[in-house]
Amino acid sequence: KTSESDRLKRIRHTTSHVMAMAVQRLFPKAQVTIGPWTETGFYYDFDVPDPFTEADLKAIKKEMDKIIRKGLSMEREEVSREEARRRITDLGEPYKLEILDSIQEPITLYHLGDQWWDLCAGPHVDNTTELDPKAIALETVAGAYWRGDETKAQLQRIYGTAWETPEQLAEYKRRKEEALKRDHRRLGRELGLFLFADPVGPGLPLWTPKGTILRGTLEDFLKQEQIKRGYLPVVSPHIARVDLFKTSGHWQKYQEDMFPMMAENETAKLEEQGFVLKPMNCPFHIQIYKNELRSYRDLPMRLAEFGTVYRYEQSGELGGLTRVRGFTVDDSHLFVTPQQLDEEFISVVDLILSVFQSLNLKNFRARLSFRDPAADKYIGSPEAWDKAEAAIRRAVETLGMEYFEGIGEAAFYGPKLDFIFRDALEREWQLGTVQVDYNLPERFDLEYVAEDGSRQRPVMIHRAPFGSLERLIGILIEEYAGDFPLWLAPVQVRLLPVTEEFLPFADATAQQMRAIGIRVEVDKGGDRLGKMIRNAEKAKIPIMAVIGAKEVEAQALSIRTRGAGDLGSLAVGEVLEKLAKAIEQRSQGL
RNA sequence: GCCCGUGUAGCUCAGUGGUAGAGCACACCCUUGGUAAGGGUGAGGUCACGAGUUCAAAUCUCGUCACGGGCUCCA
Repeated sequence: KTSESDRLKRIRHTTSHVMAMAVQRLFPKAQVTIGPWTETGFYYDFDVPDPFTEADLKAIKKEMDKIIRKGLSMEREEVSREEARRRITDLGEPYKLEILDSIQEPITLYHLGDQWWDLCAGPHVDNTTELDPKAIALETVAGAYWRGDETKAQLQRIYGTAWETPEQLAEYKRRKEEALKRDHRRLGRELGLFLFADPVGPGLPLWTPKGTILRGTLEDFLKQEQIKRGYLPVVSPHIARVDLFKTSGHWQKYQEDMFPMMAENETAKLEEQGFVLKPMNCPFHIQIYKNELRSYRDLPMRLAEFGTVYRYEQSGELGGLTRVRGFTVDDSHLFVTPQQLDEEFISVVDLILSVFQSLNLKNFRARLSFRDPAADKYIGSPEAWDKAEAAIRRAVETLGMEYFEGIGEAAFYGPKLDFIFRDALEREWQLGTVQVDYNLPERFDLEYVAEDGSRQRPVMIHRAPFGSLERLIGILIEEYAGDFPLWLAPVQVRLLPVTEEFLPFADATAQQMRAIGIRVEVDKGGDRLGKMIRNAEKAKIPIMAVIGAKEVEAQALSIRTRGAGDLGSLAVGEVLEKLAKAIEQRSQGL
């Protein structure tokens, strides 16, 4: 840690106290709770009778500026637990009392001059003169639950940003605007990849031809990798009897994430003959496994499907492609013997990491998503869970991976190894996942015949390198800022005839390219060359080929790439060869 | 689901109680132009939807829906 980042933390932490003091001056009924620093600033949660509005924020900032200009000192005081309790009780701050009960000695208070204090571990700057009001901004107000618990009181959270200098604040705002330009929702519209339509419904994306080509290219890429690794393709329907999901446990543990049940017909009894949209693919693949008596010689059996699932996400949770209600999982279920588990798990992780590498995705973290022993949201015995969690831990240790643990992040049927990525706005999203499951084999009574003729229970590995195509594409768009590598670009080449006279040559060239699988368009707009180039640049098309009299004469193309600019004239045959090679090798460009 | 915001032409936005605007995109015409915007003309909107206040509502109030930022939850 540099001292500079330490200084920023102090500034942000002190600013949050100044804000809390300002809020309590303007809103005497406000009760304070917690107010930590963040990566770009700070927030503070208050319990207030009426939610804050944006107008309140302006008034609060004004009050903060006044406090800062007073030059109040920031004094640390260490007190006994009893003394802290007495003072907090005098103030009438029940949340602070709860915090006091949850912290260890030493108990410290920080005083802003002699006018305000808070229970706080620090550290802080020494005096508010070290804060620059022009380097501080209040950003937004949000509801937040006390202790992050939906069943507890909803507090009002104010987010702010604080820096050493106004220039740093300006730079932060500039970076934020830049990030907005990478936003996949904006680029998805600008590049014409996907859309949402009111009559279709929230969280249900529609894929345009360009977006569908992108999806298909990603699917084909992974299918090829899976064929190499012995995966077997399957297809399952989008709905099934609710009974299937009762056996799996979804109906008991996952029902609130499922769309309501539908009846088969008007006279059908819902509970007996109801159908549901699938929220996951596992029970279907399990039925395929169960279709025959399996031998140990059949295992590992790796059933794979790009399976579209539907989950009833709460309305406020939806957003762009990163959180939708209908999405396609690059799903596979591996049925393995207990002896094969470790090796198969490691080989799945290897596949996932190689997929990320091919997509040039580097900024991710691995999370061991284990159960929360106190929660009642899981199926299966503690022994089965312990075995599954141990298997995951063994695998990451064997691979020497860096990871962190997420307690309570497990699926309801088993623990996971998840791969977490960040979007343009630094929000974290889970993409790839591998899960070890002893529970569904038990619930569905899965078997295989072992070498000695006995019936044994297989272990299941659930896995999805992409996680979902929707979320992956959202992250990819932001990662690349819409500028896809050649092999992924929905349109790889656009031919630009200088005048309409050269359209026939352009069309003929386009046909040659299509014949070898290159995705090509001809600009028939009749614009001037400068305008056509501008349009192609805005559409983020990797390769442009100018066609005029010189090119037709020489049977050549003048190539311009987004990365390298004008490459000069190349024979058509040579261009075809280079393009095919660059696409095959998944290189960035020509 | 909860808190705060935002919904005006396909897109980006201006307008503010009194006859709906611009740029880009689109269509047509002129221009035949060589590496990031040639010129002209035109079409396009029950101002998200529904109530209410008012002589009069895109504008004010309430509700609904959608979107955005958070919280909770999650691939």
